[in-house]
Amino acid sequence: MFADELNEPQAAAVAHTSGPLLVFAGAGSGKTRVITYRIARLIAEEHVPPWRILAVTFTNKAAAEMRGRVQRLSGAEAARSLWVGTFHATCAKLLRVHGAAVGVRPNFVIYDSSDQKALLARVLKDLDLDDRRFPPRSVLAHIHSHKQEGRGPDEAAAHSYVDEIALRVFRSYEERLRASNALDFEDLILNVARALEGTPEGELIRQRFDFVLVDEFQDTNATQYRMVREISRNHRNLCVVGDDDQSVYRWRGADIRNIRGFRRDHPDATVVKLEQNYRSTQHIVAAALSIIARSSSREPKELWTQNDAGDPILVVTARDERDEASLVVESIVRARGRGTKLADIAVFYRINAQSRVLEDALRRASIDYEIVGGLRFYERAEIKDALAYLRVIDNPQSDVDMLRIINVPTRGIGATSVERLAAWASSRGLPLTEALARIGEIDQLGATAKKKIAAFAGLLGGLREAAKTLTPNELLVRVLSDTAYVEVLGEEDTAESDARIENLRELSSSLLDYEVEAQAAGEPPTLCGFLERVTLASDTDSLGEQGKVVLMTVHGAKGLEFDTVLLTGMEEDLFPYQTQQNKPQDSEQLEEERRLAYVAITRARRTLVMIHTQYRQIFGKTRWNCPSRFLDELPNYGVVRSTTTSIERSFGPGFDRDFEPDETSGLTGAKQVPPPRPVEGRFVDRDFFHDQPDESTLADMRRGSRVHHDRFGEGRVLRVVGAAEPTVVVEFPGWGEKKILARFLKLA
DNA sequence: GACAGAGGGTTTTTT
DNA sequence: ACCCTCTGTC
Repeated sequence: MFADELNEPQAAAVAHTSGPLLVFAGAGSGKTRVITYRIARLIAEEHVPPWRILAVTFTNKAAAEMRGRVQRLSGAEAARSLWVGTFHATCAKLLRVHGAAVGVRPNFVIYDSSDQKALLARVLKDLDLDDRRFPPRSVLAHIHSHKQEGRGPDEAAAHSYVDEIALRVFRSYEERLRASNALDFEDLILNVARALEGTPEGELIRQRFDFVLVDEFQDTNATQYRMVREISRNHRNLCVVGDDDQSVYRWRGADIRNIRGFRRDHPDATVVKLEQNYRSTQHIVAAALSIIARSSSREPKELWTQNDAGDPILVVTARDERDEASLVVESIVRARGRGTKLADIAVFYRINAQSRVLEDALRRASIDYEIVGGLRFYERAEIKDALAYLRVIDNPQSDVDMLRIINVPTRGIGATSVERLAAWASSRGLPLTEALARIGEIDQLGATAKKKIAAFAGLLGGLREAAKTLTPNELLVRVLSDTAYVEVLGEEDTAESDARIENLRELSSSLLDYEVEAQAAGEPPTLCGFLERVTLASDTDSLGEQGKVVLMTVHGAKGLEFDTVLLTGMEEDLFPYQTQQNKPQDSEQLEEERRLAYVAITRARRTLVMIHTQYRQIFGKTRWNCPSRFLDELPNYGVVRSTTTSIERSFGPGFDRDFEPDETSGLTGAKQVPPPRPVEGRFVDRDFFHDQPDESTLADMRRGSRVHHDRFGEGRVLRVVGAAEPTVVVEFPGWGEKKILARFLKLA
């Protein structure tokens, strides 16, 4: 089956039937094709019922794509009954049915990151901890890393006083989750893993599936791996697909050692390597390889391609971030001139803070663009408020939601009253809803406060009563009118309040969509069902459909491909990223940055432009930059280096003939400044530095350069530091380390 | 209870 | 540069 559409290793992975299978899928090697064909073959040839196949992904988008492809191969019925979903959605579904075994009640709510943070803030306040000494952000990160490794507060060890406190916070956080009948994202997976390992119910979960597939296996964390290993324990029909070279989520718990773990747990596993790249030109594949080859401890494999050599990769030096943005604009105009669709062009950057200047330039040039990432729909305040009402109606015990809405819109229940109410409940171990019901018993509250709180309780009671007969969307409408939420917004009458009302309308229409879909699937639409979908949903589905250039971080680009990729900010300390402090770069971190660069390069099908600036404003300060080490590591062949002022030279004559040069563009400079002189190897155009001393610049000095200083004599550059002016740290024999402005140094 | 101003921190992101 | 949080004032 499919023999003529697959190469040899692809066919082997598709044909493999029972037992463990490990597929290394290089960038652009047809990974999704292998997974979906494999599913289709299991259904068609092995007669496996589709609902006995579980395919797990990391994003909803990947899940949707997989289901869509299966539909084309195996038909709508098979696609519908197949278990395809993210780890979280799959586990949530299983827990609604099997959760009792591990003490999870079926109507639990899922707390997203802002709910988690709000919950943690309560805990910190309760324990009276200074949030400067215990920043919620990092405490939460700490808790998550325990849970990602599968540890609860009792399994986590404390090595210091601070650890001790952190554990107390952890324990209290867990207690409050439980008391709120809420699960955080990690809980979804952890609880399924626990059910599978230690309960009779686990056997029932296992018996649901005959085949299990995991996509992006290099991104799994310890708990996720535990879960898939346990769920396939009986038959071991576990197929994992991934690429260790594309592991870029270590910082959020992904553990590349799971690949080794898989081999240890399944020594008899079949291993398949997909190494033929169908996506990119030879030059692009070669560039990617020369970056990743320097990575240590990777699975040996060699990406190759039969595609054309293609055009050379361009590496361009821009003066600053605005010059860079102009170059991006010029490149887009040029690509479009060659017939590339806007949606097939992407601009990548390492951090979101880089996007603003690029956006400005695109807007000025009237190029339609779409930015991926940023504030999501379901994270907007008004949406969260509305959802909090729905969740409190569905699950009265959810204190985070209760606290969010108790005075929204303002109804005269001030912070002090809320505090007293919460203290009363917390001292008795009761949820807030209980405190509302027994408001008369709370002596700490004044008569006015009691009256207002009682009125709020009455409001909720009325809504809860209404919920019994209304559909989810009707309930939302009722909530918004009974609380006068929209009314209050309407009175504001600003552009912002209008937008908020518009967002609420959109929420309503997405509820309607849900109702229609649920009915089509033969299930009654429930509030709980909708809330789960919302919490586990992302809204990046419409990507690239709108004929616009896409701007995104390199992380956001993973899994995507474009004809033309413009990779900006290729500078030391930005890419590879290094935090502000002059901490020496940790090598694990550098490895991850390297893989990230590999991911970025392999997104491009035909055209790749990599840009670095000589200086840029970042976080409010001007920083002088060295070109990224990744630029140094590119092959000589197939790479053309140039500057924005000499761009005509590298693109060939007539490059800028067909568009209007921008005033701020470096390209204008090409006509005014004398022809630049190309420099062998590392490219520095001194003409950029009219207003800089014509001494050595940062670009000449890098780690290891030998330099001379009038007073200290000869020394060796240890590192380059971001500062208002080119600055380096030099070790002078006899003097030690000195931080010196580069203009006081000469290259020795 | 609303708002202004100070202060601190600053990667990457899904669910 | 910007955003979020905290604090103090009216």
